[in-house]
Amino acid sequence: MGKTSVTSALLDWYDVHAREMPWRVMPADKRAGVRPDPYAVWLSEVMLQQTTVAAVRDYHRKFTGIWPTVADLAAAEDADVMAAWAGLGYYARARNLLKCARAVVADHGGAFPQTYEGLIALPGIGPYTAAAIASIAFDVPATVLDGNVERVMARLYDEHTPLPAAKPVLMSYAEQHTSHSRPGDYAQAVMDLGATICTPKSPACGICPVRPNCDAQTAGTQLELPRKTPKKPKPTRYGTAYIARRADGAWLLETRPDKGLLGGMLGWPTTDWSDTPDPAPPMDATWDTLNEPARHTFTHFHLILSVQTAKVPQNTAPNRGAFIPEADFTPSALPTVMQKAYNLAAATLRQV
DNA sequence: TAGGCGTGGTC
DNA sequence: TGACCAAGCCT
Repeated sequence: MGKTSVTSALLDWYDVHAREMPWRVMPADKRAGVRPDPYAVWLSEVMLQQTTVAAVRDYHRKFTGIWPTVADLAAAEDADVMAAWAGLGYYARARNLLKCARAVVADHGGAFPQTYEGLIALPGIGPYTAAAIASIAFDVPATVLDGNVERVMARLYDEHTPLPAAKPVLMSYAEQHTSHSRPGDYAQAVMDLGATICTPKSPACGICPVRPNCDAQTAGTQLELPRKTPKKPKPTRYGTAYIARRADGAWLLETRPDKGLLGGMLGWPTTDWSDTPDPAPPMDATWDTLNEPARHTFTHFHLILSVQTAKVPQNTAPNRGAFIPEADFTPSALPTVMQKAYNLAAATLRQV
């Protein structure tokens, strides 16, 4: 099976079926000379790490609206960027996004490096993202290997070695198909194929442009591929969130440490989230425990979060966090688990 | 290097 | 409805 046939079949398919995305330059426009905005491409690729296109669209629109250039973003306040990212998850991406923007301005004159090596040296840009930006923004023939491409290659070659051990061989397959004439379109084509045709559960082999090249389709093994090493079960952890409201309506919030879970994000003071929580309220007050805890699942554990509320007098001095005036508090600036706790507590704290 | 790190959609 | 999954990176 010639590699040229897979590459050209994917490019021909992409010419017709490319999905519209705010940061994407469609193939016809590229032929007319339109170039992608490297800033918009970088922003999209960071947001798309482990995140669906549907979830990213609105955030990408919001970010490019508030911060139209990398220089604008580099000059932003940390807290404003974290608040804008709230709800998208994997908050280390937002911290690295700012570090990266500031490095591009400080070290590269405000222009993104145009090579894989230059890009991967930047914060938050790893092997996949460097290849994606190099190919999509600059038409460098770098090979993207994400979850989509892994699945497509595992099926094209009927590769049964489980991930992540199979990564190197899947990369070698992917490299053989990388286009040198249209690198950016090819990278997006193979990922679009994985997202829309060569899907994990119910691949649409009947309309797949590379079906004639697919060894798994011939063997009937496509639903088993790619194989993955089994994941560990998630433990359940417990904790308590303290939601206090002052007489003037202000809310007691704290910015979490940069490292660790929800790092750098605004939230309610909480206990640590362990098997045996050690309650330590952020101040003396009459705390009421809500009947229903907030439930939330993170990547590696389930959390059952007891919620305690208190109304406190104006002169109360907290030993953690700070009171945020009612006018400055927007629940959307909180990570989702904190929004859940807020929604449970809102009814009892609505009246000051 | 294997584990930490979010969230919402899907079945 | 709970488990799995989605355009990974960092340490």
